Amino acid sequence: MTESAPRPLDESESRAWTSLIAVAELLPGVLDSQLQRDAGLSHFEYMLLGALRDAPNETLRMTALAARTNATLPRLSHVASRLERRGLIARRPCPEDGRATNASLTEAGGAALDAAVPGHLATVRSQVLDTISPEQLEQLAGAAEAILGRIDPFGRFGTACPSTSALAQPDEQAEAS
Amino acid sequence: MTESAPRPLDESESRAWTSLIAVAELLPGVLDSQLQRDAGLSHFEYMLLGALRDAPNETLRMTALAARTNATLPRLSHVASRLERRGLIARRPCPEDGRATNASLTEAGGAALDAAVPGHLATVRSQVLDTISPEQLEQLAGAAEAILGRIDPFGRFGTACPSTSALAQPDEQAEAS
DNA sequence: GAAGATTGAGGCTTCAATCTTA
DNA sequence: TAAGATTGAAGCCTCAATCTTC
Repeated sequence: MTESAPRPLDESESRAWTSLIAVAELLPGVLDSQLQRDAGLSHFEYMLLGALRDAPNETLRMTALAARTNATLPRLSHVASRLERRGLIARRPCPEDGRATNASLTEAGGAALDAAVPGHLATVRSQVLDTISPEQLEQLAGAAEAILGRIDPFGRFGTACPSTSALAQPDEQAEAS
Repeated sequence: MTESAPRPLDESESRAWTSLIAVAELLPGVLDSQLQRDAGLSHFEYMLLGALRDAPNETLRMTALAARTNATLPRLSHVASRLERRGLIARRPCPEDGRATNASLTEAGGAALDAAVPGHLATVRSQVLDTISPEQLEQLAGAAEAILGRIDPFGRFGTACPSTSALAQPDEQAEAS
């Protein structure tokens, strides 16, 4: 009846699994708290705005945006409604396909993203990247990519990952003051 | 006004961050889906039951249970209400401290956990552990523990992590068939 | 007054159903 | 009929307020 019982985790596996699942459970909360407090954005909203910024003409079809932010279409649609109500994005029917909708970053949306980037970047550094050595950074990337190959076989998530791209060019507004 | 802008991520950092955040976003959904489908439990409920199983007398104060499952007290209280309604746990006032509440695993709760473990273990193996080499496993543990040291300074989460402990001794019901 | 815990309201995500266009 | 997207209901989490006991 029960499928042949998989063998239990050995000590090494147990350590790795425990710490990985802890990070996975804790990290989203850390990011959400900081962004919400300092910029009034959830981490998902932040990634969404970042994905639009990275897109040609700062515009993306809803389906493409959902793939890049790893969201279901209903989830994206709801969040997009809120962001549109706040004036941070705009939605227009796609000229080429009557079924599709294009979402684009507004000026206010771009400004909100610019304002959020430095604080988020500081958090990512202090809470994650700066806690491990350069070697560990490489090792972490390797392991995470391997796991992703399994749980995200189509590699949708990594595609021009918005938060990363946004983080990679936050200098623009830094010299304004 | 803006704090001095942190420097952007270099390529190595960007890779690590992108993949890590992707895993953190995707993994909980993978675990929840499998457990919900095969055992009617969320991953959080699974961890909660596992924490009780590992506790002396399969009983824990709500505060202690919250710490071990990394939950806020309100969250735990809501989930506990549902689990109690389903007969999987029981709550009784603590004899030693009138303010406290003890939660304990019921027989049905233990059975539900037993039934859930093999499938969960198989998922953990196939989706995560088996996708990386033994070396990467060690490296992943090291990096994740370092990050945890920062985002979970009190180490609450790791304390007798339920899912791990449960996974470490699932043989009991395996030989019954 | 502080600690342990519960409750209720509000917000977000999920799921199924729906609508429109290709 | 399928693809793209939206909507509404239901469930879960968060936050603030509350209640009881120390």
